[in-house]
Amino acid sequence: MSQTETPTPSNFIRNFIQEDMKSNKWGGRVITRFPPEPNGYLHIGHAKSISLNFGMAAEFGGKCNLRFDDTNPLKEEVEYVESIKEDVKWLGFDWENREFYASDYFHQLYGFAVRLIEQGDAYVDSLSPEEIRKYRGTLTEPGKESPYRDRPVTENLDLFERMRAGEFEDGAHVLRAKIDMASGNLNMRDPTIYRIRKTAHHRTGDKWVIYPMYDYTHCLSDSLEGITHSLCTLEFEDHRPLYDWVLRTLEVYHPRQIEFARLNLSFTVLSKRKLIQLVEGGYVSGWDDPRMPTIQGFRRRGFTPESIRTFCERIGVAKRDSVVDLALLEHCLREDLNKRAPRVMGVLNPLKVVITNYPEGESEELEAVNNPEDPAAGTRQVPFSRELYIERDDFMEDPPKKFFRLAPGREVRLRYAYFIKCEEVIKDEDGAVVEVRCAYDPATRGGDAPDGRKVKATLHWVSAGHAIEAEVRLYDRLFNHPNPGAGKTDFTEHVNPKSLTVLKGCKLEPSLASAEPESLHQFERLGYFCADRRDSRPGRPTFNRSVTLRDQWAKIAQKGKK
RNA sequence: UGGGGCGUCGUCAAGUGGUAAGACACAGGAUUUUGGUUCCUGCACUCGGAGGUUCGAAUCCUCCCGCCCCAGCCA
Repeated sequence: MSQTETPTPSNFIRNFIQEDMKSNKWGGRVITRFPPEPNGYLHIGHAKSISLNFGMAAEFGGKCNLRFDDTNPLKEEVEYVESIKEDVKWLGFDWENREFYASDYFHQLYGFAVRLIEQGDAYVDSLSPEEIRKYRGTLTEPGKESPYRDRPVTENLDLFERMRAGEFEDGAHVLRAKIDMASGNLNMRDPTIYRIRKTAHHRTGDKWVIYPMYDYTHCLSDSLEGITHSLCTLEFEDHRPLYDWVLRTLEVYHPRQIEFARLNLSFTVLSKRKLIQLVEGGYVSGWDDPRMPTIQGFRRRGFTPESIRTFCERIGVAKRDSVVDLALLEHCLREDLNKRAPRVMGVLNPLKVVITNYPEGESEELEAVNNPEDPAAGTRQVPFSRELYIERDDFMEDPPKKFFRLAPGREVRLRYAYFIKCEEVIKDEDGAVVEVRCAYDPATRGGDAPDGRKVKATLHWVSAGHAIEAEVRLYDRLFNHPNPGAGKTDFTEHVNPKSLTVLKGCKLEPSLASAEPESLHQFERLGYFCADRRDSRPGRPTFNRSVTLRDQWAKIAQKGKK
């Protein structure tokens, strides 16, 4: 679209694929896959992987499969597969008809296992889990071979068949690859590839009581699907020798596994375990709480798919552990919303203003621009009358030097309306300002003075008699530490107690009465707000603040405090 | 004397022997009926450190230092 797009940096994975294309390693094909386990909700870290996998495929004219890695019936549920599909779709990616499940390959996987046994490359072990752990050795000492390691092929075949038939209880036997108990790589010390689990699977039901392990399943699933580049995170680097061993030993089609660093974001956590803790510990209202770094959370907060995709492109892909600044994500949202979000006026903390020289009982309509960045968005009419609300923060009785909003004796502009000058301040018995009385200049209708005089500030406002009331939720970062849980602290101690502020009597311009759930607006001078997809109702909207506008004044005021 | 990986600006990140891209952040300035947007300007004589090879090194070699991952019948 725009010619001034930020060029996306290249990365080592793209370079690898380009080399492979040049050498025609895969016959010009690029097939990737996004392989979530359906045991939880997707978060922004998954978005990086999704964007990488679908992005690389698209860039090279290839395809990306959606494959559920569902080999552990104890943890997986259909609820999760549904939410994952919804999220990937919402992010804007299309797997067309290539929706696969590792469980669809159970039969073939079983066949391959039989082959490994026949070749003498796998054996049924009858050691207990604890014994297997002891035999495995330690990081610095080699393991010991199981006494069952040299069972004859026929016995292995018989036992494995009986495992499948359900003759044994959970844990009685496992199938292990026969590799090298002395390997420095623990994954190669005769890894378990099948275990007995008499548990119903969300897709295969009671058909199977033995389930293949990840290392064995993943490489073969990739192979079966004709994947060219199997992109995964760094912690699987140690597993690559096993990935390669299985495919090489079985002499089947052999994709290339490439590992990249997972995403870390400042001021939040992205591990499934910690996310669960936030939900179950009641720190947030659920997986889709707008403060959560889940796709569902970002969506409810008002982040757009486009902004998340742009973010994923800009952070790049590399192998080094890193923590991306949350500010970049916020920047991507502002950049996107600045172009598309219609502007409206809403007063969050109302202060009443009475225009003393404006006739009582009368009102008029003023024309307001919907989006200065997009002329096609047109204009709308906003009602104006004698009693208005302005933001409390926009008035100071005794303003500091750099404050150029409303103050006693000072003149400012009400956006799209008139210049007003503060003439009187009304206080309650405690000395709190409850009302400001101003005079308006009828000649400045629309916001310009015919005599050319200038004002230093333009304020947003809402006509008191026409305003609709709304609940507005102000969200701030969930943690008050850039690296929650740093050092010895428990990460929950870094939860920001002020991450949510609920404002009840907010006054919004009437056009917002019909705001659609999930619609995005810029409340001028405040930020971008999203009508909550769960709680917002016509005539009674509820808005979530997605992100504030950049705010020079806030910085100046902050400096003044220090 | 286990194995695997990684160290380039405050934060990400290009760079693959020819003399340090870009983005965010930050700091100035211009424009502005959003202290928004936009637009200029500044921001690594230096690439974890020390040696070496070379006319020339972030890129090659050697040694050292630091950080991350691995001992699930989880993925």
